[in-house]
Amino acid sequence: MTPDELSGALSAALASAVADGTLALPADAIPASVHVERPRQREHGDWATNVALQLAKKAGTTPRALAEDLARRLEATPGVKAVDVAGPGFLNITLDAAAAGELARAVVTAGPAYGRGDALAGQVINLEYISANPTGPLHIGHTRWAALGDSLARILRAAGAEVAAEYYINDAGAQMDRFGGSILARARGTEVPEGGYKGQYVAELATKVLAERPDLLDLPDDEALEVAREEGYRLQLAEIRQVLESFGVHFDVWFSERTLHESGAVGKAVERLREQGHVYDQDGAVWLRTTDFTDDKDRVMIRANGEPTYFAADAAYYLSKKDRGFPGKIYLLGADHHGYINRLKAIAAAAGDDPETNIEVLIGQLVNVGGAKLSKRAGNIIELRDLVDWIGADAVRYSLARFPADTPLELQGEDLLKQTNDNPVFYVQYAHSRTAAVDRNAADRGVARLREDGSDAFDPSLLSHETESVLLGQLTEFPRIVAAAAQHREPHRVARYLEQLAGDYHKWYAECRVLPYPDEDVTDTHRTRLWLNDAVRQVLANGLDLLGVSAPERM
RNA sequence: GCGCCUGUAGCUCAGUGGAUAGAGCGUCUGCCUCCGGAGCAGAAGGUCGGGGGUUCGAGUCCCUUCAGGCGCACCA
Repeated sequence: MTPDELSGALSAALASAVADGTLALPADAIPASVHVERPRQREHGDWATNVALQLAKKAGTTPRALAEDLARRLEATPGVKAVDVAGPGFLNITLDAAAAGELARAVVTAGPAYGRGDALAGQVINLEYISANPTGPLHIGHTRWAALGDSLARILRAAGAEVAAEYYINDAGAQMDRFGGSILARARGTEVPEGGYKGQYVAELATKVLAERPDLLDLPDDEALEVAREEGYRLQLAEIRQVLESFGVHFDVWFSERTLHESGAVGKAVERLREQGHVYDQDGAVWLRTTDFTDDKDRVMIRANGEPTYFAADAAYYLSKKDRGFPGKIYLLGADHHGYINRLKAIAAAAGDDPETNIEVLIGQLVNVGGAKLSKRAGNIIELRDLVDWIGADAVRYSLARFPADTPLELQGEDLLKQTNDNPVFYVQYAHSRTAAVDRNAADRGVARLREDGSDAFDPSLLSHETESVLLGQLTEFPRIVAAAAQHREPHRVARYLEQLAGDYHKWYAECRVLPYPDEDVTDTHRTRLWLNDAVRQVLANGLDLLGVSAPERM
């Protein structure tokens, strides 16, 4: 019995109470679906609901009286073993072991699809994250968004949304010329100009550019600058893509800011917003009246010198997303960018969209990693690729994905290297590899999900141990966890769930043997427990996949 | 000054308005003749920053206050 089915049974119980006059409640006061949850305390049964507490007042009765009436009606439901009224009027529901145990087979049958749902079906979402300048390597500041953004994309898709993960390449503007100038200076063996990029990686880029363009030093200044800039850009962007690839992060679209300028999209964006009546000219510049919406001051789009601002490109980019058919636009930004929220929302509003539904900005606090070596090649920062080389992609991704984005983080690098409970990723991965070890041993011992003659050995009533009841309840939760993680845009819910599930699995493993002792025969209990083992294995694998973390068979 | 985020166990952090506030680490005590001890069982550890309020019920929602982080460009 799933929570949805139980919820339906509760609604039916409410409806029948109203129908026979026991419950004086208008039809529209009956919730379409009654919320059921896993109680904290195991003694409180498999499921609990507070519906009687919520409805008693409206019905002019006491919570306990209503709860007791509902309990009597619910007890008749097949699969329900017991219903108790507790405390002020909670309903505590216990399921038959057989009804609960059926889930083990259902999970194995569903396979990788278990946990996927349609909570976000029909939603088309553009998810933008990282979007770092291509003027240097990715560093720790980008790493949190890489881990979180990629996991979020996977989770949103699992919940039924159509998602395009997008990287906005800030390849226009003055910083690109400073980048090119820095490379050129290094190539010529001179000092990097004031305000340029000074990291060792610039010298490395210069060497590579020179290898490809030995004529660089013979070119006139403006031509040399362009070659240095363009070749450096190409090499640096390739490195960023390669590092993200090694981190398991995939983008569907790499969007170049330049194309907005070159195609005239920026100018058109200004004109479109002008037609909407939100653009005005003052002091020789062109302004967007963002104060009409939620911003605290108006923003310049075209400077007095005729150059468009970064903000104008942002507006054009927003319109591009809109025109490309994305009603939903999610931006993952660092806390140091939270000042942009209002102006981004103002762009949406000025474009005639609803800033509440068409745009969503997730702000994340910064991360610090204690004990990490600063990068010599990139200067006084921690590079993503060094972090991955040092700690490993799985551990880095997992430890970033298991915290909400708005939690300021101080990770200890040494802890992430430990293959112990200091490091939850190993706890979860260990549980998965343990399920795989059980499978291997089961094969050796002649234990299979079917009997030797191929007949069905699955008997869910045999999954009656306390730890099995807990484990099954936890497996039941997975689809709801995925849906909640998608709706709240919180991948950490999946990680926390996996840690709980891994713990429940280890407890079960310590109490219930899947394999017979050497002197025992194989029974249906062993075969049925193998179903449960494999169901846990599947859910651990599905959940780790949502986080972009591997599910090893051996460790 | 204005705005956003965060204050929960010694440490790092969970906690869709529900029951006795949780996990890991650290400290202490047990468990390997049999499926992986990278595990399990147990103990100790809390004015949920402070103060008001909303209600059957507040760590959670509202107000206020204190502390920390970040941001307030014709930069990108």
